[in-house]
Amino acid sequence: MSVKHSLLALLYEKPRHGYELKTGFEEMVQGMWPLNAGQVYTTLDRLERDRLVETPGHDKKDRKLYTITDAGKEELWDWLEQPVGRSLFKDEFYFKFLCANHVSYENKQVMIRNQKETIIKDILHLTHLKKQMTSSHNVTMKMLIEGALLHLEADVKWLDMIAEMNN
Amino acid sequence: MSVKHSLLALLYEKPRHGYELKTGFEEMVQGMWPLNAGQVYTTLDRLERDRLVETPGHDKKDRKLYTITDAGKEELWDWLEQPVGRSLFKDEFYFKFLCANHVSYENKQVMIRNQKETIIKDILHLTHLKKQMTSSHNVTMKMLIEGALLHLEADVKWLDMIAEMNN
DNA sequence: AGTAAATATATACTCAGTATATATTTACTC
DNA sequence: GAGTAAATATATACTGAGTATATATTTACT
Repeated sequence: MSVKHSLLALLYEKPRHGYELKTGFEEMVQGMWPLNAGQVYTTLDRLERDRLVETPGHDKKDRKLYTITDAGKEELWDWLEQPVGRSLFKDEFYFKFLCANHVSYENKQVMIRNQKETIIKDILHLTHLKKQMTSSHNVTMKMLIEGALLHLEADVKWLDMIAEMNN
Repeated sequence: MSVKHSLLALLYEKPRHGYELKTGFEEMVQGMWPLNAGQVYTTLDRLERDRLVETPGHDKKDRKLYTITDAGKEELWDWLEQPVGRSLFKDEFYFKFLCANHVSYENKQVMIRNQKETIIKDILHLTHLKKQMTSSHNVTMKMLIEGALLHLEADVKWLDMIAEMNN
């Protein structure tokens, strides 16, 4: 997605070293998105080249500390305030469905059925997660789950619609 | 998204040359996703290297013709049948929202408002498009628009929800 | 005849992300 | 205390997707 900007967000809180950014990232996404350690360092290299972060020195344990620059803060604000576009083709299933038309109509029902199955699984999984969460848990994460469930329900509704039209 | 697989889908219909793939792609997405011409040729190079397409020869106008191989067809089927995962973080706004927590709570209301504005614009645009479409138009595209509208409505519902919670 | 737009292809380059190598420290167990 | 598995920590070569740009030809228009 934008690992680059999430690293800026983490550095906005406080200076950190590479590995701390990896663990901070994974904590933020509650372990649901394991981050390749290499990506942290390659991304930091590019951020440093573009003067969005700096490395003023090392900590007591000799780990290289990164800090966000003013330009980095500005980049972060801009990204946060920029609304996310919702092109029709950002949704990979829609795109697959379009492509399927150019191949044959045979497998469309299979596609739709497979997709619906995974959506149902996702709904069950998120519903379970939601129930497990107590008031002490991350409030934002709860909101995201709520939003994802709304999307998944819209998916089911639509898949039922098009399954009928393809009969 | 997956330009690679869409090229395979277009070649499944019939052999085509590079530029014809570009125009075929843009026709498929009704001009809503302009494809960089260079990407067609770099993608074709990789497809040829991986033996998913072949170049048996040229047409009368000396344009290099590409055809899909059996391995290419299999790759295409696999892709089409593989359901699309819906990770929480595939949605960039959710991800931004998470990052915003690590920065400050000040700008969240602005984020939500900006996002809602663009969603509303998208809804108006797609509703307009839908009305314009006659029975002669691409049926699949109409379905996609219907699905996108369901998603956008879920977005609005959720944004209203979280805007209230952040008060 | 002149020229703007469309057709057609190629390639060097950037950026995001992966795989892999490696060294050190901590925690555990026999 | 020796041995070792897991966690901590960083670096780098590489791949794949996509962009920018160069260039040549043909078609359409004035």
